[in-house]
Amino acid sequence: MASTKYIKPTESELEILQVLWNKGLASVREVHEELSKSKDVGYTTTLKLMQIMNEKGLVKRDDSVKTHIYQAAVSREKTQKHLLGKMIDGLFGGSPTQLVIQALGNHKASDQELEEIQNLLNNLKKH
Amino acid sequence: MASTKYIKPTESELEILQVLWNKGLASVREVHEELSKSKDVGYTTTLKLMQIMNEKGLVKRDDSVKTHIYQAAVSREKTQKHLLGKMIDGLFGGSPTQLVIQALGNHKASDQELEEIQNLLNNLKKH
DNA sequence: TTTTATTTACGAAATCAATCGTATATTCGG
DNA sequence: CCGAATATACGATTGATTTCGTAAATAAAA
Repeated sequence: MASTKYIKPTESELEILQVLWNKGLASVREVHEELSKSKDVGYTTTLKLMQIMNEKGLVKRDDSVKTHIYQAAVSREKTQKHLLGKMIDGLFGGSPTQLVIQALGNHKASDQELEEIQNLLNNLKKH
Repeated sequence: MASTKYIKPTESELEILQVLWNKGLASVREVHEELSKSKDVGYTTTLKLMQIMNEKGLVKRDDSVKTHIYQAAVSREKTQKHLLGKMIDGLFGGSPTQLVIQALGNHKASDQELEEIQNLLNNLKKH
């Protein structure tokens, strides 16, 4: 078992992963322009972060071309699962139900989405 | 509007808030003993953290008595709501439904809890 | 081919988080 | 009252995160 230890992305790293998950492939500049929309940060800062993420194994890059092309090396789902679990344990006393109730109570969802969740619940109950 | 700026608790601070939310009122020692169950940390470390939290306004304390008595100054619900919102925006593309699906899919819930969520859903659909 | 612009590499400063040692104060049992 | 135990204050260190300046490499434009 080559135990691939989970690396928890920092908050800034998460922002970069977001962009990469959405774009699939992207250069530092593309990521940086995306980040610039919501945040005031220098280009070399983004570059440095992405280099560090590369060392950590959070992203992969193709440096056979002039402008390096990056992509996420960790999946959105795995990352969601991990951080969600952490939040459930740390903030909701280990109860995913409490978290779900909070999420549904405080954040609007469409009827269609509610249907979707109900279907999921029905499947879970049948198991 | 007295704009009470939201202060994001650090991970360690969150652990302390957990204890205070459960106990209501507690001395540094009580909090520390609780933390010690799951973590190896020195007494003065806990003390220092709680002092910092006091400065930040995350906790209040009664120092009219010999052993200071602390309590949370931020509510569990508000904190949950805030951090959950952050996670929904940052990790789930703004979709609470996606988060709920992940939470229910990856973390076990009892049939009774599933019922509870279904009731909530029914209420939401009626709005 | 020069010049200009873009990109990467690297180092180091500036924060922030977490830890603990030591000193000082306070209480309490004897 | 005196000493042991307990509590608080405070400073300093360590480590991680974020930031950016500057230099070197590379490509594009003139």
